[in-house]
Amino acid sequence: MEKTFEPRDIEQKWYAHWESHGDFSPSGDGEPYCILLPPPNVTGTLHMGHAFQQTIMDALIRYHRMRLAPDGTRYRTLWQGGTDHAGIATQKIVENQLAAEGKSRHDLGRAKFIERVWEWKEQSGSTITNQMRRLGASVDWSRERFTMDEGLSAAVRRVFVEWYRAGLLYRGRRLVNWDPVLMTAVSDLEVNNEEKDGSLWSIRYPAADGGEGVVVATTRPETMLGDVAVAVHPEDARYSSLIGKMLKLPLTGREIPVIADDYVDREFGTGAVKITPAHDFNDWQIGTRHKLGPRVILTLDAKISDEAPEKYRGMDRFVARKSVLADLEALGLLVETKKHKLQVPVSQRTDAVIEPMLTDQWFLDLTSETRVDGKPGPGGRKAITEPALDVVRKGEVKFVPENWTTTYNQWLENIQDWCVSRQLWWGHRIPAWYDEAGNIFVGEDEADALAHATTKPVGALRQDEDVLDTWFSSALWPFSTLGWPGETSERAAEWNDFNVFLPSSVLVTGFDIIFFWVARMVMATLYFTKRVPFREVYINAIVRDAEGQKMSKSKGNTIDPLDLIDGIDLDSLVKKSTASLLIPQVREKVEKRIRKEYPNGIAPVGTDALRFTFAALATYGRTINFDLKRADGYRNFCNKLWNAARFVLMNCEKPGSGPRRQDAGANGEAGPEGEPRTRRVVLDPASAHAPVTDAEKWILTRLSQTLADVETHFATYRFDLVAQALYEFTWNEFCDWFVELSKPALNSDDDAAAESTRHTLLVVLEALLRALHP
RNA sequence: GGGCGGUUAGCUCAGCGGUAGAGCACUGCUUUCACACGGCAGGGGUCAGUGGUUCGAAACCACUACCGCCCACCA
Repeated sequence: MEKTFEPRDIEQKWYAHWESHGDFSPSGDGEPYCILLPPPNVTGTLHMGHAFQQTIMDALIRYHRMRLAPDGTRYRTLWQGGTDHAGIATQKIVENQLAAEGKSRHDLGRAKFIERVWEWKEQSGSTITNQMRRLGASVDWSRERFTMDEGLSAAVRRVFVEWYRAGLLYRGRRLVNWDPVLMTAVSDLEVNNEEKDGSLWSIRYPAADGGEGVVVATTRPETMLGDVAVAVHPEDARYSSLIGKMLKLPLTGREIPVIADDYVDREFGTGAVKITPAHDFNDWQIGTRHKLGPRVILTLDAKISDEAPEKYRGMDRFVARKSVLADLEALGLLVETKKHKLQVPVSQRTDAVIEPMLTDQWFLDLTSETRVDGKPGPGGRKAITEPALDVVRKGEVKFVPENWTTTYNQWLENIQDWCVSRQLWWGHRIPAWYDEAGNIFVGEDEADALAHATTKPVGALRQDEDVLDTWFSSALWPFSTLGWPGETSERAAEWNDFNVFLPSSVLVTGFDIIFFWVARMVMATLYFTKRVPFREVYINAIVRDAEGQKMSKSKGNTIDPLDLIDGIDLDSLVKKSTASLLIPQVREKVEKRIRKEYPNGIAPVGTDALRFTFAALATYGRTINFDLKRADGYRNFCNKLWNAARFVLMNCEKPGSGPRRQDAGANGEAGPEGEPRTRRVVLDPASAHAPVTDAEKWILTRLSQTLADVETHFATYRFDLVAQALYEFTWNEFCDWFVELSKPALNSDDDAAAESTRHTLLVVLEALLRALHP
């Protein structure tokens, strides 16, 4: 054995060996233990968050794979993996590639464009799975799935159709969050509210009869072109005489009424609010209450539409704002301009300001008591939302740490209907068809849709152009990956997985997707399988950099976990970190920081040390600040363990010196033919042999205590305590004391003591290796 | 406006009722037969503040001060 631990070759050799020998497929015959991998985006690369999360999952999986259940059987252990098609993100990457060629997706057409995305997916999809292999993730790759593969797409269609037929999916013309750059609807969750410095403008709307009228306050003056009323509080003495009177809407020549609605806050602004139902969520509701139809004055790309006065048509919304303000000023109607902080809705994907837009979309009903189509039957609240709350209330799904239950509950209790349609091309196309009269036909295919039709189609059918939200297929992941729907013969083998592995044991994921994913999986899985998707949800912390800053490419503070494993020199690191930074000043700053922070680049620590570091950092906290120095410490620990093994083998590898152990290094063999090397022996140090010396008795007692602690800490997901217990035992007790105490014993004339000590050294080492590197 | 966290050694964090712990950093000594990615010895904290409960509080309760995150329609 080498004097120092050189992980690289050893790790790669053994991973390949395990994978090729099917060691990652379920082989036990006892209770099932299953974890679903949160599917990474196909186009992505592994970041520290993935590496951290996957380390936890892999630790749990390997622990159960080798561990005996209380009844003496071995767990049937499955880590179900795969990747996500990531609709918007992937489409954007390919569109950017096209843009570099001076083309848009429309130049290619839908079919050609999708073909092109598939090509890109094939090319980039394996990147992340290979990175996972390098991290040692023991995913059962023979069961790898993709959210757009045939089986999962069939599941998506089935779910859509069943929900539709149950009256839970409906199509409607509603105000939705619209991304004018991507030209698609996005869900509430995909919108961030950012506080920005803006202005509050006060504008006079003169009375139609020539009176003073009222002054309204607004942060979006351009939308006045679509105003249909001005609202005041019903008990506001200042305006009570005006209620019901008409005002002259400046710049348009239209007349609009003053209405009373107690939504209005008398204290804010002037106490009078302009009402623009087509472009504001609140105004939409007020409009509905007062039966005032919307006036759409923006086009889908956020320019002023033909509904507005000719002068402004075709102007971008922000240009129009300036123009409107200038015109009001000229008319003497702009009363006041005040600085004002406001929440601006911004698209997570494009940073574009979101525009509430009136469009036809598909929604999943999550709020109604009864069916939205008026037929008898439960609505979404009863059929979908409440069961999801119920299983958590009853403890059938448990959050760890449990305070996340509150977050989950509060969101579900205040949930809105889910807009599931997206105006994109990459994704699951909506299985709905329209005839020339606008009738809707839904089915798994066109024939099925017609077979279930209640009206005769008028003219030709045309399939819906839109695709489903990426999270729609993600919501089905717990059962779609395991073979659901299982009636089809080609999925028979997977159907067996469904019966065995659903519900899975634990979901390991970040709190940032409790709403996007966790809650939706619970809802969908309960609805379609009557089972919970998983019994526990371990919410892992979010990985930040050493200063607690969020890691992001635009800050240049991301670390590639593989660079920690294999090391990277300074110049390459600088190049990599600044590659996507376009602003020269930012580039310079990032480069300077990196050269200061990593003057010698990053030294390789190996996969085991990185993973041990993650385990040691995995407390119940919600963020972890990743400090490279921590990894160095655990790299040293790996070396310590390596040398302990070296000491034991040097002293014990003599004929007749107790159980033989294979060299686990790069040159080692896998074990004798027919005798799998996997560690299936139950270790009971106390009964392994009769210890002779007091030192042996002591270390064996300490070993069994440590292993018991490890078991407890695994059961409560305290990976930091698992790591700490093993670290302290290995270093402070085994190495510092027992190995030292064994030296005189090994060299003494007392053969029985020497022999027994050798045995104990092997027993402890074997137990440690199994615990630390299952 | 609601909800959830955090404040412990220079740094990153455990501890959550019994007289302060880990890793890294620091100081001194040490290169002999597992390991200098090592060994031995050591320095360093009024556990954010105030009040309370208790024989005893970093830990439990209340309030305060900072810091952070999530949700929410104040134009």
